[in-house]
Amino acid sequence: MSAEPVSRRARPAKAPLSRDAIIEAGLRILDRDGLEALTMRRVAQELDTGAASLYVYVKDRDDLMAAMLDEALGRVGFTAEGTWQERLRALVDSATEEMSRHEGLALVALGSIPTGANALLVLDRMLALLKEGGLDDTTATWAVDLIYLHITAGGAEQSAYNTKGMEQNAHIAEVDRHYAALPADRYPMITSMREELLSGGDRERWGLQVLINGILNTPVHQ
Amino acid sequence: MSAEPVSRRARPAKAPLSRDAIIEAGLRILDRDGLEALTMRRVAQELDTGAASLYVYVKDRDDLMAAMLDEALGRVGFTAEGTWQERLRALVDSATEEMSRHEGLALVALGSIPTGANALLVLDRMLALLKEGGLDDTTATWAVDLIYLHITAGGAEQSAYNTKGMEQNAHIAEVDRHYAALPADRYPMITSMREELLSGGDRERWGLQVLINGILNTPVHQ
DNA sequence: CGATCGTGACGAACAATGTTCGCTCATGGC
DNA sequence: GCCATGAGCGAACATTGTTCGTCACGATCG
Repeated sequence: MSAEPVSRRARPAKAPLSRDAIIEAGLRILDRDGLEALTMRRVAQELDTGAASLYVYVKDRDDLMAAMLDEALGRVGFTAEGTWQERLRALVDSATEEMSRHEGLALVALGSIPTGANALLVLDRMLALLKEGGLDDTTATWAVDLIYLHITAGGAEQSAYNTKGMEQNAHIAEVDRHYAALPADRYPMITSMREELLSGGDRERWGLQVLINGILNTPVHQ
Repeated sequence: MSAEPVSRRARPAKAPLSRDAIIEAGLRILDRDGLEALTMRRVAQELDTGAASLYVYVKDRDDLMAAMLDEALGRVGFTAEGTWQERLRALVDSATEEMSRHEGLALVALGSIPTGANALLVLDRMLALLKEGGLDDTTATWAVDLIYLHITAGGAEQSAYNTKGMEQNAHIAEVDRHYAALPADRYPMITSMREELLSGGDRERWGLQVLINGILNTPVHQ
């Protein structure tokens, strides 16, 4: 439809297709129009080509999303200042931020052992920081597992909030009404603590500190 | 195709459609054939009806999956024995188990504030246990947030491992080869700790203990 | 006992998706 | 100047979620 067959020759020398170009285009669409707009046809359109052409450089949609995730993780920043705990917090915050910035990418990371070059770089850096903190090898690896899981989960949660239909205030108000209508005999704690439940506060920062303190205080008895 | 128009009257009095029947059928399919088999047509087929009929009782596929999740959470068991920490561990283990038993359901929970009747029951029980442990209201609510996030993430991870194509041993061996081939100068920690990284051990149990110890040792400075 | 009527059920259709199959044609080496 | 190579691409296919108009069943009313 609306073909208007412009000869490829006539086009202003467009950048040739490449895996990187596809990944970049995918991220652009994901950021601009959200996860449900990330279709193969839409990515191809962004590159002024057809969907079939993408499959030369990308195995399938999952492969593309995994590559996009690793590309995003390549933008995680490393700091050289502060104690190891401060640097770890900065690293985790940056990774969480990067994952939540692009809707849906965090879900790709959940439940697949990381193998991407940039994901592994993040893991390596985290391991180094934990070793600097004096942890033994076993504890350090288990801790990295746990923290990485926390990053992906936090990213997924954040990402969902960022893009959930209506602006989040309206949604929270709705949940609040729902909680308020609960029978107090069946949900005694929730009804009595409702106000605290939906209140603000820097839970993200507290949660990471919980992990760090817990890791330092929980021996691995294998 | 293969219509064989059996009059509905001739059929042995089939159970009438209902929201619960649809949810049960969905869980049966999810358990038997996995997430990608959970299509509206397939659920309808399980109930010997057409896909369109489901929409009387279910808003859309997301609504169905949310209902399935809550139904699954209804099977979480509560123990009355042991210290509050032991009971909390049992509760979390049961919830994680229930989420990971049904592929993909944990992802539904990620990034949506829980509102299902059974999900709230789990939260209420967790709050009670944490209060029993002596936590103040703010810490308890933040802790429940964190633990619930941990449950969903752990469930999603477990669920992915349970159903990831090939049997997981082959997959782990493949990842191991991948790690072994990494350049040691770029990934010094990973290459030197490769053995620990993919080794076993009860990381799940340790992770939860980390959360508990961390929660008990991390003050909320609001 | 028979006509009526509402409502749950359903077949068919629609728009959109991921993916594959061959054909086309520009390009680079002889 | 020609030809083979391979990237690019249109069209097609199988499926998906969802909606629409129709239909038959069973209860209700006369």
